[in-house]
Amino acid sequence: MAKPTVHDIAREAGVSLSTVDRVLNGRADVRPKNAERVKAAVEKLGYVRDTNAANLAKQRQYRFLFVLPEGPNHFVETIATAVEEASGAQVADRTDVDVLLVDAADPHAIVEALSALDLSTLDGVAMMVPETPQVRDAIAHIKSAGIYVVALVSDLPNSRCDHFVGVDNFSAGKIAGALLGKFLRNETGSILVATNSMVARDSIERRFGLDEVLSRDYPRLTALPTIEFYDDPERIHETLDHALKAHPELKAVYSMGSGNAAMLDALREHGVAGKLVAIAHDLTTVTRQALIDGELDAVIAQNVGHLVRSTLRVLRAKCDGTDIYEAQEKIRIEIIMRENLY
Amino acid sequence: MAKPTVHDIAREAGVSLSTVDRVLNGRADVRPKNAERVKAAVEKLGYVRDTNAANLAKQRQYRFLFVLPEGPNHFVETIATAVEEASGAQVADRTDVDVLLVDAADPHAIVEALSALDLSTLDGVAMMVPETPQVRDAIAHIKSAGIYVVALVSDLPNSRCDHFVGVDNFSAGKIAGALLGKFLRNETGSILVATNSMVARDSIERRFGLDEVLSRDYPRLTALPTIEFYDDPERIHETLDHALKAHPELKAVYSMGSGNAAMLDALREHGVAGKLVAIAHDLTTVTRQALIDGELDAVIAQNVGHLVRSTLRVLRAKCDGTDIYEAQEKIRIEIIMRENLY
DNA sequence: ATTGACGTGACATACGTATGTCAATTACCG
DNA sequence: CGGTAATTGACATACGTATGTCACGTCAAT
Repeated sequence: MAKPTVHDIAREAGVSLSTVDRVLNGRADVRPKNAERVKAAVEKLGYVRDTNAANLAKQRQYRFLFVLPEGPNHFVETIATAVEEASGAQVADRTDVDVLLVDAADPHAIVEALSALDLSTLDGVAMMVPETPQVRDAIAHIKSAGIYVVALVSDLPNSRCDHFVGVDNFSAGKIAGALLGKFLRNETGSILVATNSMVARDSIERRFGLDEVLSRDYPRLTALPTIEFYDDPERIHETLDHALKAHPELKAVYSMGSGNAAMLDALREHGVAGKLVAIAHDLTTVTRQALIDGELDAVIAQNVGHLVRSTLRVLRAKCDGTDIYEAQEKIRIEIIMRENLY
Repeated sequence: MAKPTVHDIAREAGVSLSTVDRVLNGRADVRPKNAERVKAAVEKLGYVRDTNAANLAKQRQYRFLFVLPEGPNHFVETIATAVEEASGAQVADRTDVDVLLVDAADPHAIVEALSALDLSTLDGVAMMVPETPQVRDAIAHIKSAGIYVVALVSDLPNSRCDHFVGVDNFSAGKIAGALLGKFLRNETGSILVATNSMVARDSIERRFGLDEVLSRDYPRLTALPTIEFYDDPERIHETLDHALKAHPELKAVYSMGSGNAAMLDALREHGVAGKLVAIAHDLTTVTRQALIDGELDAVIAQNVGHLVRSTLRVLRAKCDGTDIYEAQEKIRIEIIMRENLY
């Protein structure tokens, strides 16, 4: 009992190959009765389309686009690099991958860039942008052109994307809390929490996760109110200065989002790098070096290579109408220390 | 400039399709001069064989076998389950996957099981067995039949396998040391180290990694000599009893290999579960529950789903003679805590 | 000069699917 | 019932590769 082909289906259903094809590919002009018979035969024989053969016949090329925020962001750079790498690999077989950088801070600019796209040349888009009403509408427009859209890194819960590829940031924040709790075993004190901006959903969710774990499991630790420093290294510097004076019991620093470099600079200037427990997000050249130098105790990360390959697989599955292999596509929250740097 | 096909190669080289085929598939009866011209054309046009089309034409079925140790081992069970899962997924396209359980403690039994295999029905084997001279010979025999062999989980460095799929256990041990060092910040004391048996390379390598990190970075922590308890829960029980009495400064327990359940039982019986810092290897039903219950602080793991899929991709790449995408196939050492359980 | 071995090319068929053409059949309407 | 439109089937071609057959040429050895 070899794998059934369309021929077997045709025979089983008592119709011609053409009719099977019409049903399978959703073409018009098939009587409901015959459509049913074909579907029944598919069911009965357990037919699954051989995607490779189909793609060969169709000379299929998948065309995907990554929309990433532009600007000096180490994390985004690692993603762009990973896209580059992946496009030469097996996962990118028969697919063209492009990257579009947009000014993520300006919803208008995003929409403009998106509407400049030639939708007829696209099959799928992966978006890493903050969700605004304008962006939501732009996504709806793209989707109405039959293009699949996945949210990358930050979910876009109100945009009816086809999938979200990224980690659960609430859990990521919980992990930060757990690490701090265990690194500061039996200790009492407070934790400085910083991020570039709480506008990004990521930071908000991480903060929630942090607070939940600390208050439930480690009440002896107090997380100070989140500092936002809006791309201004000076601000983080002042804040740290202030925090060190006002909170002599300060034991740790948690950098929740972008701006790790500024945070580390400030720690160094105050001579507390390596003394305070320090945890940051995202593995970049900066955090990697800080781990090696012992200035960071741990980095909470997501494997960007996996992120990108997963995105490609998910988009392709959407295009093919096949199932997504959840176990494979789940992006894990990784804890990186000096000893498991990769 | 679309992707070149064999036809383009034939035209470029000024030979017939047949000759191109003979060269590409290593068949005989081609004059060296023409072989060279074909190779030059391949080079010049950047031809890469369309594996999917080739597999379609060949009606290729890859036949792979996982050789795993039998017996009540939670970790092996998770692997077997992962194999089961993966064989229905995209990675297992066109491939038949089987699992063979062998008595890993008995080199003779392994060899016997391996020699009972019908090698003509196999394309690749993934082996998770301890390396002995007998096993090494058996592997050589399998390889001489043109079958690809990869080492799984434990490397087989003297067996000239085609690849090793698994983590670097030396690094895994280092991670354990780093976690212990950070969990026991500013504390002095000793650490109980246990494993089922140091015969397995894994445990030896992990112990080395542990010692290196502790002696270099955390000299205030002392790892006690490794306890081996050879499938005897009683032994670990006694040892713990003895250790608690002889070492009042005992701060932590590190379970290096299989036998986590026995270790946890002993901790519970002595009322120190959740009190001593505890780290174990491998995410199984047992360690998962212990994490949830707070009896284990962290588990050092490798993602078995990834392990199995990676094995399948590697074996396939070997069969196809294509490159291995190292970045994807590198198995990462994961640190699992209650908050990032998956 | 004949034989044979080797090297080569032309051609055909196949894999499983997609897609087109065109004639034949069927269903439905008035 | 005829007429028309909707359905259907037979057939062909294609995708890129593998593989087989067979005839033809070349060259060295006999």
